[in-house]
Amino acid sequence: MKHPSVLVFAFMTRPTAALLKPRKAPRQARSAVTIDAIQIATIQVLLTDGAGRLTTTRVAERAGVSIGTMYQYYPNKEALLFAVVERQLDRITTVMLTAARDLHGQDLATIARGLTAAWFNVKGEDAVTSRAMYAIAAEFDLADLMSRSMEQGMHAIGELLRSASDRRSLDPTSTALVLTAMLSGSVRVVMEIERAEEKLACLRRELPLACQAYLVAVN
Amino acid sequence: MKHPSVLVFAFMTRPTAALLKPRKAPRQARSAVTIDAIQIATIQVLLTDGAGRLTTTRVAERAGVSIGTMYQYYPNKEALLFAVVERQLDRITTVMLTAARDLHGQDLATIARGLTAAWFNVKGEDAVTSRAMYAIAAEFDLADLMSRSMEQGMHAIGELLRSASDRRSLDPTSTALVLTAMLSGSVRVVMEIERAEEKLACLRRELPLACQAYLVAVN
DNA sequence: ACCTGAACACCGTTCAAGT
DNA sequence: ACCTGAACACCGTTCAAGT
Repeated sequence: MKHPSVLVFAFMTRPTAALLKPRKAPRQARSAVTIDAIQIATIQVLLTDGAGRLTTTRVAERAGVSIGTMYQYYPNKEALLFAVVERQLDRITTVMLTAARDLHGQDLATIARGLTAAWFNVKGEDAVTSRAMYAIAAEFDLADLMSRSMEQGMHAIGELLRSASDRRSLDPTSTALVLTAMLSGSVRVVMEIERAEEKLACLRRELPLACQAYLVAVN
Repeated sequence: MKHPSVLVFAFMTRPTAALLKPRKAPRQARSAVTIDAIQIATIQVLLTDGAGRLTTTRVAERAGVSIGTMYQYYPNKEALLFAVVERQLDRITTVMLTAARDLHGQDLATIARGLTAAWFNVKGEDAVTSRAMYAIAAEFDLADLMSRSMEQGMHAIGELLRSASDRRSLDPTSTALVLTAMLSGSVRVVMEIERAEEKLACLRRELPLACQAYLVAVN
């Protein structure tokens, strides 16, 4: 079902983390249905009412379960949102890892263009959800989660850079950090300001060049 | 007769500036003191207890005023945080505008180095506060505020780029957007992940080169 | 095993009453 | 003019009682 061991692993780093673990695993079919309904309801409330109005009561109501039932599966509100953000981050990470695999062995210019395109695709696909995720991640302490996801991406990009056909003296590790920060950071801040659409379009056009110029300069 | 739900609704929709403005201007010396105490207390609670534990009660207590007094000056919690974030952003904007003035007429490489240095200085100066600001800005809808601040910075950087001694075909507006997003975004995401210190150091070393390479490539 | 919802502690906000 | 704090509505969370 949808509540995997990934979660357990995720929490080993922090002391407070144990509190975020789902309280119980479903043992009967109906409880699995309940969990799914809660997850779906959370996303629905998030998108229709906004992060500010996302309350446990509202989610339970939308999911058609009592508030008590919800607390049987998620020990608190944070755990619920954690699960939602985690799923979103997993999706993003998968896309980026696939892009990295596809770009393996290409030259630096191609890699710069490919990574930028992949990032804009995965972020632009559902910009509303992305914004909501940022809000949740900041309101609760989900920095670890994003941290891990980013670290994973950075590592893959590091390996990718190491494989570049025209690589010379470029340091894969530090370059991967800068590239990751540039991509994710710039898109994030632009998504949060006004008239994001047109500015994102500008960024989408310019960022490949910026990444490419940096890679060539540092090579 | 009270209508709290109406108020809550208003505060959840896009914040009209009026709702966030301080409720009254101080007319006597003691109320100016009160306002200052509240501001200071907010930052203290933010830094010692964290954004999640920042409650109006706690701030009032720390400021040594009653909760009622606080609501006489700030119509709600959001307005209070708005004021704090606004002050912080003003500080940052001032520093960046000064840097832009000092770099006027220099070449692109010098501009890239100068802007990066200024940004790291102003953000690194109080990294803890910076992180807290990010959290507040996301939890409440302070996007407008950050939007305006960023727009101001972008405009100044645009003018700066236009003044560059070695400028050729570079488009000041779009380049300023990308530069601003790259700088603010990359520092922001790195500040939020783990082992930020060493990664910030890496970014501080590499980012001037990245900006410079981009400016030269687009010129 | 799974679900329920009244009950509790706490938070944002108000307002009648004070100086 | 400025301040106070009990009171209110609402939210996160629990737990005794149900199926």
